[in-house]
Amino acid sequence: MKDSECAPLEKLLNQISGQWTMYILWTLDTNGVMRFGELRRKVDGISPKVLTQRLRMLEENGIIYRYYESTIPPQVSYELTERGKELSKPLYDLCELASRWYGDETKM
Amino acid sequence: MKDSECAPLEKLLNQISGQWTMYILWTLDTNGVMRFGELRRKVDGISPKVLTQRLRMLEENGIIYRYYESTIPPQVSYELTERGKELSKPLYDLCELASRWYGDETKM
DNA sequence: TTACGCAGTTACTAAAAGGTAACTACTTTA
DNA sequence: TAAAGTAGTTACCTTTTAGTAACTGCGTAA
Repeated sequence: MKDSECAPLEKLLNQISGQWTMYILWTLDTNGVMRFGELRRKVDGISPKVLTQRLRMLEENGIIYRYYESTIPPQVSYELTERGKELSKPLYDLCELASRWYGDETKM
Repeated sequence: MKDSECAPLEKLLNQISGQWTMYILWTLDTNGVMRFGELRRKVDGISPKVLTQRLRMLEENGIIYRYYESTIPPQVSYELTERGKELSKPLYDLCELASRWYGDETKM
């Protein structure tokens, strides 16, 4: 009877549909490898706590890599995994469409 | 200095990234016009309260239409607007990719 | 006559999520 | 010697959110 359900989609959406999450992914997608502080500045308004939570969750789900270098001060970088990069196209489409709907005067 | 921010994308994501929201949109996209009860059964596990909240919000944002017919019992139908239908492609892409990642044994 | 279905709404409660601020360790600056 | 900066982490508290259950009014089915 269930003719149009999609459990995988539900699972994926649970992983990426939290507040900030897709915007973080889009930021990583357009900027490539980024350090924590850099991301924090780009994703304007996010608190370090929430940013850490999102990054940890995305790492656990295999969507981003985390590179830790124990220099002083420590450098931690984040990057989309191959899977993460597959989100690039739908994110780009959403961004394009959002720019058409709401204008892109603040973009780029 | 802000070289890769996208306010329109942030705005759009705020509208569609709540729990259930994109799954509701995907369900409407694949089923066409749907009544409240039908949607409720497809979006398994959602409570009527939350479904109402999401539908109202999506209507306010111009993403879905709400048709009310005061028959007895009343018939209320929902459908994607032209804007809503623009979300179809990214949603389809996400669904396809989710099926590849997590398997589609429970789908269709 | 009683129950059920539609399409919600409302009140109440429980859980999760978010922000703020303080804290880590270490180096550089004053 | 002490303060400040980097890159986060943690504790605490408040706010938001979600779920449950009961209720609406009207008609049909049992």
